Amino acid sequence: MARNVSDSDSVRRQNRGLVLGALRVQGPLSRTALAAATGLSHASITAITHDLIAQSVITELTAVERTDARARGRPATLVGFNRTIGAAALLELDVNRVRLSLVDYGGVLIDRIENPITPTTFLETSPTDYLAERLEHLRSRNAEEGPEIRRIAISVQGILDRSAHGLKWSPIAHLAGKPFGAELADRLALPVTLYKRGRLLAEGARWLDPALHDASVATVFVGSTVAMGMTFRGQILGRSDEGATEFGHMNHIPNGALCRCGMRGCVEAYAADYGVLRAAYSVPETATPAPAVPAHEYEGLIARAQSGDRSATHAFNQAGRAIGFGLSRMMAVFDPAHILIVGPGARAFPLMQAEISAALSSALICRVNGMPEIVAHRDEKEPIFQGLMMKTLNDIDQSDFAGLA
Amino acid sequence: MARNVSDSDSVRRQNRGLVLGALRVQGPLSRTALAAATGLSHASITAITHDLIAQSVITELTAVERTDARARGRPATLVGFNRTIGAAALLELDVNRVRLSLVDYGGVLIDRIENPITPTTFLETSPTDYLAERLEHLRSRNAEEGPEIRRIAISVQGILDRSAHGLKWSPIAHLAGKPFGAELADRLALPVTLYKRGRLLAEGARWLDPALHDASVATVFVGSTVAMGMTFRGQILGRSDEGATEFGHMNHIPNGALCRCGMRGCVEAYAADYGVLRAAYSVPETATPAPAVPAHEYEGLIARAQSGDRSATHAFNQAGRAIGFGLSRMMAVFDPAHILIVGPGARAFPLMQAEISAALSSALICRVNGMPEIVAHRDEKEPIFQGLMMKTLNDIDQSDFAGLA
DNA sequence: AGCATTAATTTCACTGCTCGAAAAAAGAAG
DNA sequence: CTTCTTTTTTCGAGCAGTGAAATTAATGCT
Repeated sequence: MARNVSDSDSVRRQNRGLVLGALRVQGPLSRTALAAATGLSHASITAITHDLIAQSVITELTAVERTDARARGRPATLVGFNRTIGAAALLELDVNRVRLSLVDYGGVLIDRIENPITPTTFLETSPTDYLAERLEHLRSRNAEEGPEIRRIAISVQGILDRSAHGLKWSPIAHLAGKPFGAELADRLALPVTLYKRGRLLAEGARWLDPALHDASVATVFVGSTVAMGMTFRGQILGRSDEGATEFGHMNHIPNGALCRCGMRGCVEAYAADYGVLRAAYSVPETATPAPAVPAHEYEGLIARAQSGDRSATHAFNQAGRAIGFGLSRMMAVFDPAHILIVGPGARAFPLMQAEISAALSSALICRVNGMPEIVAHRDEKEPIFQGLMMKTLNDIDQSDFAGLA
Repeated sequence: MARNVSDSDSVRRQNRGLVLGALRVQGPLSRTALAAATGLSHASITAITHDLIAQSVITELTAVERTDARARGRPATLVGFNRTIGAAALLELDVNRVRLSLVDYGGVLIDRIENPITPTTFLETSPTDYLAERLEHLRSRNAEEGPEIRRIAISVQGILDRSAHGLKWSPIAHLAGKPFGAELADRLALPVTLYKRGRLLAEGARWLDPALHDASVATVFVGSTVAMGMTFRGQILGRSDEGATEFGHMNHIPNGALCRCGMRGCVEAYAADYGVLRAAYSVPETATPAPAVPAHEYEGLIARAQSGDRSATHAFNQAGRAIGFGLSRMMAVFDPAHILIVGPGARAFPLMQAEISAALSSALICRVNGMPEIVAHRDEKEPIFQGLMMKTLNDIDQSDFAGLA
């Protein structure tokens, strides 16, 4: 029945994982630093790095730069990931754009393509054809120098089907029901993995701030949708095994505003860009939501609210209330020490903060344990991209170091 | 920094844990059956059982009964926990009663005391004095034959303080703010652990039905309070490290009915016994909740509703609606495959089921992934007691097998 | 009674991993 | 050129798990 047996093989995996993880988090390290970071003995680090170098997963870096050249003893030789061993293609599907990035095994961006899409893009072209064509373009223009693509990872929005080959539902028009993950894998003969955006947010939040790496954090994305990912003491948690939540579609008001998902009263229907816009322009709550909102329109609305426009501020207050009650209800089930607001809506955080705090203070947990720390992060550090990249590189780590010696 | 290093010690612990866990779940087993249950080799099972028997954690059972005496080969000798090695005292504190149970290391109930308490009990006597006195009584009347008490575990309701020595808040009157856990530990010189009831529900749900042991389950207690515990693939999850939720105090309606916790609009304020009673008798929602409701009064109300009394059925509908929206909102963050309703309110489940289902169908997850299976369990199998016992015995397992050889 | 059959345990030789201590390596300082 | 100082590697254990073979303890047949 149970197969959680621990043996020398699992020991090796665990400790190699520790070494690779330390290198992912802290960058190239000396063997001594690795011993300190992982808690393993120097003898073990020597053996492990020897094996990993033999597998060409990592390499010794020629220490060109020696800033503190005046160190006293034997100089350290750093080891780091072997950037030439492979590359990964990272695809981010959003409501109004698609972005393909090529990164090497060391996490360095090699090339990138970005294309706008419209609600009819995937009606005119199948998602598989669309993505395969663009991937081929990206691959061919980096064919000579770049390392070979080993793996494709795709950030999506919506609810994955059981096998994670496609989506059961998605806010991106005409994407649901098409198993483009499996089709791309077939066509390109490469492993393809789909990740829910909320899950990547949780993953990426750790890279925004090293202090959050082992903390309990809820990362809320506010923009074209409302999504959330959670970590508990550094572990990613959430609905089923996908590790993401449907925070945006948590009910806020029974029978309330119409959401893009077709249900009524979801948090998103008040707090996503289309919800705020609808409220600001006094469009009835039951009106069909816009399939996509241009970025400049949303930003314009934020600017109007910042300059004091009454209907705009009211719309953001309402959004804050929806997010606040959503968080308050979440806190009853799971209470992170930190809440991060990211995405385009992070800029509107000051407009929503008062309502969020008011709603949170209706939670018993907050009254007894105090309010969680809420921080808005601008999008500059791109938590979704970071999360997608780190998760994918880590996955490669896993399958590489798990393999034979 | 990180100290997750895996070495031969952690291997030993893990695999002994597997063996002890299999014995806890399946009862006494032969060595061959242990090998099958754990996935370890026969050779390892021989070594591990040998050690554990040497530590007298387990013993070979003399197979008195041999039902299938016609087995062909060498007869199996079963090994099981050594019941004489120690005992545990299990205390359950509820709003209107206190129960103390003595169980041996094999999980057999030795003796039990039950006392009613009132909202003034812990005003007149300190909880520490009250519990110490009763514990002494229980201990002395089992002094000659029973094994020595090794550990005390207490089931409580409310929010634990950080050190888990007492409660920050509790629905049990005059219990919060008194570190009776630490005081009892001092006075009796025994380890004392406090567990939140919701956490024990999650633990105990696995023993209600073996099929749930490794499933994702939300167990909802409905009665004098509303509490919930969750497991994800057999792992206990929830707020912070206590592994329980504050489901009962999740906001249902902003600024709604007054809850015993002092906040307004909590699920509990509609669905706990006092909330239903208040609604049935048309007492204003803002009236101070009764500190405790006698069991017969709540049962009488269920009977009235079952026979069709309008105000009673209306009150239970409202309770169902509160639980349903609470579950619907929880499902956005965490979606278990099974929902169990336990406690006195489980009997009223048919009165609430329609409203619960209606509220759940407002969740996107339920529309896309289908409704979770909701089952009401009568209280006969006592999930809280089971959970408290199994958790405590498992804790003893941990500290015993982790020790020296 | 004696021998083959069957199934549960144990024994044995071996593997792979980590560890502590001591040795070796590589510069810097004097 | 010798003496530190710090980083790495080497070496000899120790330990837990494993597969295969041996042992043990009954049953079933002749």
